[in-house]
Amino acid sequence: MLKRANRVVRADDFRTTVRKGRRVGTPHALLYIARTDSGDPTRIGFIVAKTVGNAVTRNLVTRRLRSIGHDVVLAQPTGTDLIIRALPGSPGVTWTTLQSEILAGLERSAG
RNA sequence: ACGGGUCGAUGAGACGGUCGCGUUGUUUCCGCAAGGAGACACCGAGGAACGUCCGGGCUCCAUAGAGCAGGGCGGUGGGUAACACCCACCCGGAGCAAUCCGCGAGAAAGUGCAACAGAAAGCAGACCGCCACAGGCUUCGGCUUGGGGUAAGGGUGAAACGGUGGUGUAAGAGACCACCAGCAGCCCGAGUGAUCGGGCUGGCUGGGUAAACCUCGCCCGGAGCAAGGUCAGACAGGGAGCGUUACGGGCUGCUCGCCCAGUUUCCGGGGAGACCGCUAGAGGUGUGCGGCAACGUACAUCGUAGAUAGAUGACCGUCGAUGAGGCCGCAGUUGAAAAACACAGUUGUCUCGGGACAGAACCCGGCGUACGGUCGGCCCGUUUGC
Repeated sequence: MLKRANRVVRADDFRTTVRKGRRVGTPHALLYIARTDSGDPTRIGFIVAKTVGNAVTRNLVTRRLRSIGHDVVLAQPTGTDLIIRALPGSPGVTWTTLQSEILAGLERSAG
């Protein structure tokens, strides 16, 4: 899970990251990555639209993404804003698939 | 035992591990402070949290009273803060019954509407019929034409202007009579009442639809927690006072006066933020009492989510509510037997799958809808035994 300091909570920050950040596609999620000051903590936000499913399904997807986000913060504690947008197929895949896909996507953007 | 009806209870499946989140409290550290970080403890989604369809609390605005418009409700009595909800009863319909169903006011105030069939569907009407009279024809059985009478019989329909039987008649008809159904008025009895039971009289009968307009009775002000309030700071402006004997500038050389600067004070201000509202409330549980019940009441007792890009979890392992299938037996059935196994049950064992509907956002009371299963109470019918 993520602490409040590691989350994107302002609508302005969401807009900036989605508009100006680098976009990386994975099979079940879309990543928006923006570099920030190296002193600032890494922050992560989530976009799970109604096309993904009903409230229960969306909550499950959000929790899984938060859990993945926790790994990301541990690996890269500062200097990044990341927005993850879940795609409609995301509730159907297993936890390990989702995790490896997103981490691979980050790997590609870093390299 | 089988079948049926009804009322409930329960429902993130259990345990362990790794990694985590939110509220509150205690405490440690950092910081001038605001605040931040850590540790520990407690607590942390539902019966529908859902849909947002009704009703209320609460908040702000409006408001003398009454009415119009608009909307809602509609058997009776009760419950409630209130309701479109709940309880009991009444009426009508379905069912052998338990029980269920009715969006239950008014159709002789008016307007409108009604497919198909049928002669005719709303001040009724007359297709096939039936009937006497007048004319014509006649094989003397009847046939036919005319203007009339009639609605018993036929056929259509959800529905054809009371039903059955008789008197009557040319044929018929509430034309008349008896009984029955229904209507209106009056009376008696039961009930708080809807209504029910009974009697007398009358005219003999004047269909449906109000979830069509409409009529009657009763109820309803509007917007919503993004309500509403507090705080600090940034960014326009406006009003009022002071502006002096001494301290700024201008009209003006001086005084008064006026204007500006200054200062005090009040009002104001898009949007973003923090905090309050924010969870103790028509509260839950138990017992007694009142009531057929819904419910009320007294006492005792309990402390029970509060997020805000939105906490209450993610993953792994073991188990298994329960389902499907395989194998070996058992009783059972068939058969003289050996033997066989379509259906149903069951012990053991193995394999596979592995939990429905669904996530609080100010709070309650309802309604409606979704749902894998499990458990229970009561009642009715049929059959068998005592």
